[in-house]
Amino acid sequence: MVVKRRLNCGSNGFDFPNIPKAPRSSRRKVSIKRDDVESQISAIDLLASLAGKLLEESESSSTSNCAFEGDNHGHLGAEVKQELEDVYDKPCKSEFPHQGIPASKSTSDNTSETCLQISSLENDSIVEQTPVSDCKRARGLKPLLRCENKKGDCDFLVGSGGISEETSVVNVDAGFDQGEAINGLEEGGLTADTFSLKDPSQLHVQFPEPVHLDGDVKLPSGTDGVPNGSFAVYGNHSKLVCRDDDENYCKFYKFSDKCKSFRPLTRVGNRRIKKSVMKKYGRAVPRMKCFEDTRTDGCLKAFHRKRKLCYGYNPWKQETVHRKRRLSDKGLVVNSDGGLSSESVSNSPEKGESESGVFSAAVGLHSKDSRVKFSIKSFRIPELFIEVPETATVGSLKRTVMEAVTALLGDGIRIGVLVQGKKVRDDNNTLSQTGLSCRENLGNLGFTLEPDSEKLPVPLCSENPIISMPTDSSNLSERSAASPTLDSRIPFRLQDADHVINSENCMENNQELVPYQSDISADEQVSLDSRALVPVSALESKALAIVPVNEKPKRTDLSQRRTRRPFSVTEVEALVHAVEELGTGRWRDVKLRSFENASHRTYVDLKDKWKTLVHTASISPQQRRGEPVPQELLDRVLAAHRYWSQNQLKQNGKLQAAATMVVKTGSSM
DNA sequence: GTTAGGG
DNA sequence: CCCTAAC
Repeated sequence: MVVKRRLNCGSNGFDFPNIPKAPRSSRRKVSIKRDDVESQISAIDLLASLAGKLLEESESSSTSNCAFEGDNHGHLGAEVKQELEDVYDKPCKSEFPHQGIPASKSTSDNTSETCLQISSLENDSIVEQTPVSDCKRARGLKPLLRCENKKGDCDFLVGSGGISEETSVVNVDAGFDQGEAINGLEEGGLTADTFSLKDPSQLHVQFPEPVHLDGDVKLPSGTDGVPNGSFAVYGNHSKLVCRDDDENYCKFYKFSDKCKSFRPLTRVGNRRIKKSVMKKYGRAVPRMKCFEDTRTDGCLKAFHRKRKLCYGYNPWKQETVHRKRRLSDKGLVVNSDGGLSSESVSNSPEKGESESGVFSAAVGLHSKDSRVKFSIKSFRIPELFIEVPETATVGSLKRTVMEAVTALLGDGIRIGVLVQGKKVRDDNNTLSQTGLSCRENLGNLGFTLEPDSEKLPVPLCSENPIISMPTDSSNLSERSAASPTLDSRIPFRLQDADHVINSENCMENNQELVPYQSDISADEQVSLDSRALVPVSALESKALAIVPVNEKPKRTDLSQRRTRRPFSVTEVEALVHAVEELGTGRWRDVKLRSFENASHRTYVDLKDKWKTLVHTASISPQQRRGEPVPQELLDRVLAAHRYWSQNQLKQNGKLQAAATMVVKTGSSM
């Protein structure tokens, strides 16, 4: 399944991370680990079973506005319909926090297409953590799945990772087999009697999975996520506390939070994985239009506007500028606009628990022996989007969701650390150096979940499924305009992506947390969207031909910057050596001589790096950032710089002299 | 296409 | 790392 390809690295005295010649933007890696798959499949099973029902339902209902308001199964009646309408009429209502995206009554949607949308992925956990960098390996994130029936615009939410008031209200009506749903719940570690089955518009199922971010990642085995789970509902929010065998405990929270509840879906990193096969009949659904329609609340629009502002942004410089920050009394909430994000707040986890608020990651403070302990309440990853044809089998749906989730989470998540709202770039700094001592206010600490852009799936030309990770549906029109003929089945196969992307495995420092990956992701996702998203117009057509994916969109709003790839010491060494010999004005030669196999290093990159090296060498060591460059190398940089500068001056002087000579001789003649 | 330099 | 002017 996972085809790995390693390119021979380096041939000029040191190893280069060898990158395939594929477009940089598409170099991403997907790694699906078998174990992960196994451990998550049970959760997916439930989803799939639900989806299967959903599919059946949507197929059997052809006329009703809402597939679930009909009486096909004798479940739903006017009452349910009214409830749905209430939801429509009152978006952002507190009783539908989080995933409570009210489905709008999109009149254009009159097809039988069914799609599943993983609206967010959450990981609720308590983290006792030591070095910040150890937080990188977050795993066990759980999908919160949103099933959307195209015909009726009914949303079914299959949530996990957090028991909430809405998740405690489980709808298994509307054609769902209640028993099956309950079975699924039990698989997820919950029993039926912990739920009241009311709300027809949403279905949440929990798959509690203890997650430990302390560097020793645990995944629950199989479906036994919560051996001794207990479930309690408190008025405004619910809590699930469970203990595992190791007496580690985890708590699952979710909080009622009106408009804020949209953030998981609409926030950056709003990644959707879309699977689509040409529908059997009926005109295609204006996919994205549908989504846009379903979110007419101001929150979303504001978000979209905000997102747009970031497109032209240069993360390489002042990454934090365009970031949305919100200070609360509990601390700083940072929404990384670049990607999957989480928020952090509160220096008192216990306090945070009792209050509703927008925070997923809370930071605790323990001052014993200068250790710092963090409690990460949850990470939330915005939606994935999956679209399947009615003819798809449940099994294929399972696989698709599994692939999508695994691809996203398998190795595709990085943790960013924010202090005072600023990304901490240097992984080598200690916490206290970073301002995170036990005496400091840890409320200023935050984490972000960021897609590992280098491992993100690459849209490729293939058959199915289609998986896309759009981040901003407001960009739709632009995308459509940019590539109106883009086929709706611009496809993506995880397997393909695997083998293309995994070639980055020989990247040195691959483990390094690339700062502000989210920045990149913001841009990259945009571009990804441009290729993977389905323009409305394209969907309308019945064209089946696969067209090249890499239609160069306008560089304007679809541009993406390359992933930042800090030069390793080895590379610096090679660069210095080459410049010493060739001088500072022959970057192409430098490239050819020492970086020919490093396809990701252009001669402009080398020139830029030299520029920064010279700068670095001329500042005090305290001011330097990033991976420290040996002073010896910096000395050589300065020496070479000086030498070649003088050389250039001499050259100029000679030229000047020669010129004047010419002038003189010319005038004297 | 390269180089240099500002952003 | 991007962009662009200049060559």
